[in-house]
Amino acid sequence: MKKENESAHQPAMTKYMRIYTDTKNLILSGHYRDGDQLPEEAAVCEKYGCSRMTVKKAYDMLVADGFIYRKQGQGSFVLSSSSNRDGMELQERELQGFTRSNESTRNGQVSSKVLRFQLIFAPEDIAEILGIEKNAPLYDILRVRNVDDRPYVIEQTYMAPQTIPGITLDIVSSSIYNYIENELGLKITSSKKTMSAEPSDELAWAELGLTEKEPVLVVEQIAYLDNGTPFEYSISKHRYDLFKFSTYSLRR
Amino acid sequence: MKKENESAHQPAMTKYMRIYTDTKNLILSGHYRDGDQLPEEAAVCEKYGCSRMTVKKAYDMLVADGFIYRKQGQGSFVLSSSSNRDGMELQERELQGFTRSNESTRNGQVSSKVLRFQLIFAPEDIAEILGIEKNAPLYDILRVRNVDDRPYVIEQTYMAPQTIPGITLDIVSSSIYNYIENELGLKITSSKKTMSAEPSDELAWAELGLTEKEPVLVVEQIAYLDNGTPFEYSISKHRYDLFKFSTYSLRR
DNA sequence: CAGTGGTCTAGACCACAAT
DNA sequence: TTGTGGTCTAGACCACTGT
Repeated sequence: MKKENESAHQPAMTKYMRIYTDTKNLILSGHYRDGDQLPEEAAVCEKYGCSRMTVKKAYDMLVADGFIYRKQGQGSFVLSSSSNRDGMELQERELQGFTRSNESTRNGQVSSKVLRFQLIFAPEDIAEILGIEKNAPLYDILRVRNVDDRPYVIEQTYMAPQTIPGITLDIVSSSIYNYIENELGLKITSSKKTMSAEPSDELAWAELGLTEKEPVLVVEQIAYLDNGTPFEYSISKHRYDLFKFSTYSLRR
Repeated sequence: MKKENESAHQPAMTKYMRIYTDTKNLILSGHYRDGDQLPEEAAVCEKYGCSRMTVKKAYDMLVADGFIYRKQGQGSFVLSSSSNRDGMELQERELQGFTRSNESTRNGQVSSKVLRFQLIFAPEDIAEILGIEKNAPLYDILRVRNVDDRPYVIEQTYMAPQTIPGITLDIVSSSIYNYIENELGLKITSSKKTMSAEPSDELAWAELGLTEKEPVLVVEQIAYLDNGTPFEYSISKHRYDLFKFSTYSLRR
């Protein structure tokens, strides 16, 4: 028996999370527009019945996410093109930070075609990345991912059975992440990604329908569980015309 | 007369910044290694003579930067491949978040070749991005950037004179960012970037020495001042073999 | 149980901007 | 001087982990 909060499936939101999501929604819905000043900290304290530190935490998260900026002595303001995010999302498929790498961003039905699923002896470089012994068993998975039956990425994935046990062809054909989170109950918390461009190779010509002159966008990823274990090393080659990657970054 | 801190040019570091940089340096120097547990909050409070909230802020910044992870009931630990960052930096040129987009990452001498520098009437789409009127004056700058006289990126930059006045050919030939920050005294604080791959075009063949089969990595950027003003819209086409972009992202 | 982080308070004092 | 955010305290209580 678990103790549940009133609201159906919400995981017992903290105060700062409530302030964060409320404010974010007000920005996204256009209630606050580009350049608008947000309520000052004191007013938000009042409204939510909390201390300044709590409001500050919520607002600081909005700063980190690129929704607002703050200036000492002046106030907190909506950052340009936060309300009309569409401007940056004209493209078909976009991946922001981590948020929904393994979901369909829009409507599309995602499916997979498994080109290879086998166990191999871990080569040294991958073993080091995943923190396992050289020559330890390693899943070697090669898939083509489709959205609405249109191929858009070739994904080479390596995972260690000692970290993620029990992977089957069924799982590989649908969603590994779903299996990890829902069946194994593990938490995926972060990832390091490196993006680059490359000429397409024969596999991309065959599977993605590209020509010699058309490139792929390569995303190399190391993904981590909440206990710090790197559980996945993957190299994805995306159709150049169907994929963009967006980030927001702050200077410190 | 300004009040200065003891240490030469340091801008009066806060306590959490001191803890953050100290700890980060201990990780980078290998004093703390992958998986090592960091001192618990109470111990750090003791050492620095500060409260828990201050330590927490410093540690939370390390989490956001991908150096450590923390687990309730267990402790704070160095995230894999934080100490040996070289693993991810084998490539020639890398751009992390914002940190040093306009510096030489390694040794290289950076120079510019200006292909075009003129004023134009702002087209509607760019005007909207930069928050200016349609047909307002706009700098139109096209440059090739070299590292050690080797071209690696073609950069198309748009800025509004009403935001960044007084740009000259001299400035464009060296560093616009340097002019903005040091001459105009403005602060550049954040940027939104979108990365994609594209086949190279004639300009890239001529200026970057690429062939038809070789792509470019395209980075579209909107950069902001500390008052929230978007001051730059740029499209950079990088040699695919000399440029990678790395990010770390957390799930929330 | 003890060890550890996570959230939160109710202030204090400082820094910066606008008036 | 007033309005605003930035830093910091010295606690409190809670949640989770492992013994």
